[in-house]
Amino acid sequence: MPLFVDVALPVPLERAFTYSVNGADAPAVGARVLVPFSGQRLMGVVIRVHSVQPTDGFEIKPVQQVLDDAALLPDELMKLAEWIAQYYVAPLGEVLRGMLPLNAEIRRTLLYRIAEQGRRVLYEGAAKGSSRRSKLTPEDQNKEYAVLNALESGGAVKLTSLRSSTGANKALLEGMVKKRWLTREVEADERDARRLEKIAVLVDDVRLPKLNDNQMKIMVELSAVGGRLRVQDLRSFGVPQSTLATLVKRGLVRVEEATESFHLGGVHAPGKKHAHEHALNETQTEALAGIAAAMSEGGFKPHLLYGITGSGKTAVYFAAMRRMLDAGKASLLLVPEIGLTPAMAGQMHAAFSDEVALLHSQLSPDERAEQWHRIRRGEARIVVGTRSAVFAPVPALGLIIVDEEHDGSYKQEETPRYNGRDVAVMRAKLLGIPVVLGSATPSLESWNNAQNGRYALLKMEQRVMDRPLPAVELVDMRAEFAQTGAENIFSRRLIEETQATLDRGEQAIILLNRRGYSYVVMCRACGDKIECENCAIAMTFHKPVVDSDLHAEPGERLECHYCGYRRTVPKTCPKCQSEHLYYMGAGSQQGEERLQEIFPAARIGRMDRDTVRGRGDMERLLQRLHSGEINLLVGTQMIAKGHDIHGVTTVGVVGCDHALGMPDFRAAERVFQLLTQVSGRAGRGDLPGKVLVQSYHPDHYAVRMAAEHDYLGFARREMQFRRPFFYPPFGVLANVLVQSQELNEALAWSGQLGRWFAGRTVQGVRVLGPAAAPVARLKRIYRFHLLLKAQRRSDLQAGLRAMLQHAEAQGIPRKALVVDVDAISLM
DNA sequence: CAACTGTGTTCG
DNA sequence: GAACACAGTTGA
Repeated sequence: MPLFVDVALPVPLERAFTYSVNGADAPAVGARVLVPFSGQRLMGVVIRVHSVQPTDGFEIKPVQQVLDDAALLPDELMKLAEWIAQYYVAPLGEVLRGMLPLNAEIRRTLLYRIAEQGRRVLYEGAAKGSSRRSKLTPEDQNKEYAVLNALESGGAVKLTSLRSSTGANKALLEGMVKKRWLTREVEADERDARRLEKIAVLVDDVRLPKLNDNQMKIMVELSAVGGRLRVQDLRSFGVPQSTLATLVKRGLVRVEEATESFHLGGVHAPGKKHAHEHALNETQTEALAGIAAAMSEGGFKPHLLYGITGSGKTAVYFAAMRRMLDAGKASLLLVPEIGLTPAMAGQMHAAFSDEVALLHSQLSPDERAEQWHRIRRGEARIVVGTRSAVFAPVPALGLIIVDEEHDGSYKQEETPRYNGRDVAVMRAKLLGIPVVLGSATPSLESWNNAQNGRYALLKMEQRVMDRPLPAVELVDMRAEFAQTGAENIFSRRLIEETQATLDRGEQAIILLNRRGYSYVVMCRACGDKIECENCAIAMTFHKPVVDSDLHAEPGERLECHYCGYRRTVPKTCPKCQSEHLYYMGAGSQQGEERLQEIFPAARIGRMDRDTVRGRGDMERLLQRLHSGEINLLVGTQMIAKGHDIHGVTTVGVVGCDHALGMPDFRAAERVFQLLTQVSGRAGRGDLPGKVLVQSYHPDHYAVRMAAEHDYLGFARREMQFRRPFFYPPFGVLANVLVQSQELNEALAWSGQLGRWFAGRTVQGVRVLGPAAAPVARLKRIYRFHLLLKAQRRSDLQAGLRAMLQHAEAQGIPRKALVVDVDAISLM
């Protein structure tokens, strides 16, 4: 019987494609396969195995290679993928690709072979000199001949070896393929992503012969650690590598290969107990009881855990996961992008040791694949990770927890544009297990679900050890300006309090939510701001950093924070040549400089994307804060996220209310969340905390209620604003971005879509726009958008599908449209 | 006239 | 999304 498989491929197409397989080794649904597709070789996932001969007369190609003998993705995750494709109006193949972090396991090799045409060029062209009208430089032409010479024998040669033997790069070779001088072949190989490490093992019961010093050293070290040591670690003893080989030859040591063991870094703050070591207080116990009841009852049950900052939510998560583990089940903990700090990892490891698997963005593809396989084999039953960890193939999953559920980093900003928090809830529903969403500042969507009973609400309104919430003082910057007549970044009150804090030997942190030195450079003569060449965005002025052991930034420059474009600082206005350029708006870099002037004795550290780049930067900075080496930390919002530093008693907030003016209905919610989160950094130790918020809008409800620690009041007020406009949670929303390199195309297409919506009633869908997107040009691409709102999700999805169909019929290219369901950022 | 560029179609 | 086929353009 002929057998066919339908394969979802990572291409922006709604359909799957049918391939034939040998009946004997047919792959399972959920297995990966390599298939030929339009002259390429692609990895796809089998979504159906059947014997229905496709009716249309197209050629059916065979599957090239089956990569998994069993389903790599269990039925549960296949269902989840289908749901995501449906809900977010995204192609299934792209969803599946995002679920499999296994690119490391497929090694693609490019091979080139000389073609008929190439031979002719080689023999005839060589006589004539170079090809006649080539636009290539003479060097590149020489390289082309070198390549032809290297391939003359007719065999296929790898890209890498051609590169080293002739100096040709990939672009040059691809150009030659286009000219039909060469043909290209792709070889895709499976390889084992598990990294192996060599371990030296002491052979037991051998009489020791005479050994020299080096040999002795190794033997002593080995027996001291119990007879097993990584070969890599032996290197650090300054013994030549050959010594080990000698010992192996003499039969005293043998070298084994093992999959690399799992290492976790961690900051262990001295004298500080880990969350799991504390006894739970009353409110924590109550919250845990609520979750435990759902766990023993079984079945899908979503919870919103509303716990104020410092109320000890992490300890509750740990306790719940511990109970799951005792019941033989696994747990999944999702944390925001920045939340998975080494400190958190250290705590996880201290509490659950080898049961922990970590999945986060800073893992290399190999490490990611390794963790993924550990999880799938059931070796790690406590899985902690950022957004995409929601797809971790955890067997016997019993509980999902989403920490800081309001956090925007759960939303993926590329296709498929899913929200990890919402996927977590859906996964729990498919599995029939409890899910806990935790936050001190729940998103209004989750809060609304708790209010109308769809989520069980658990409240923790008491800080651990009965510590008080910090007192928050609003500093009215309008009054400050009226009284001082100067545009100072820091108010007199903030300077006073910071000085007092430092004098007492305590620590302070100051939030300045913009990086760089000045975020606008304006011309006083013509009023223009210097914009990025590629984006409709003001460029930020960065100063060079002279004395920093942590990082090195390039010299004085203007930088676009959206596309990364850099340019030198002009002496005169690029538009009108005036020399009067005016630097406005202080960023974290300027904040640091000013603070050093004001507090010359302070030991200042800065935490922003410029100082925290790679792995370990954050850890080092936090370590210096923990140890007291730094007593004043200035930084962007990354200082607000979850760090638990006991010495910090004062928090200053500078200029974070300009966000209230953003053209985004979530602006107030964001400001409230940021103020609450950063305030929560103060007073987590034995000393009470104090927060100073500088604001130009001290009367705005988001600012005022954050100062009063009044989440409930804020939620009520914000709901009042959203209800009449049918903004979430009172409606569902999708942002449709229309983009093109040509302004008139973007304009015409968005207009076309707008008129299409206006010309008919799309069942239950309201449309705002089209309008220029808040960032009207990004990376040289013009952007317009339409906002779709609906009462019912099914109406919204139907409306979007109909719109896409119309766009296709109108010849609007698919890649010009970005559909963002439940958009978080409307920029 | 070959080589290059842009556009639309199709992929199994 | 990328390859491919095809039409139209370019430059000696």
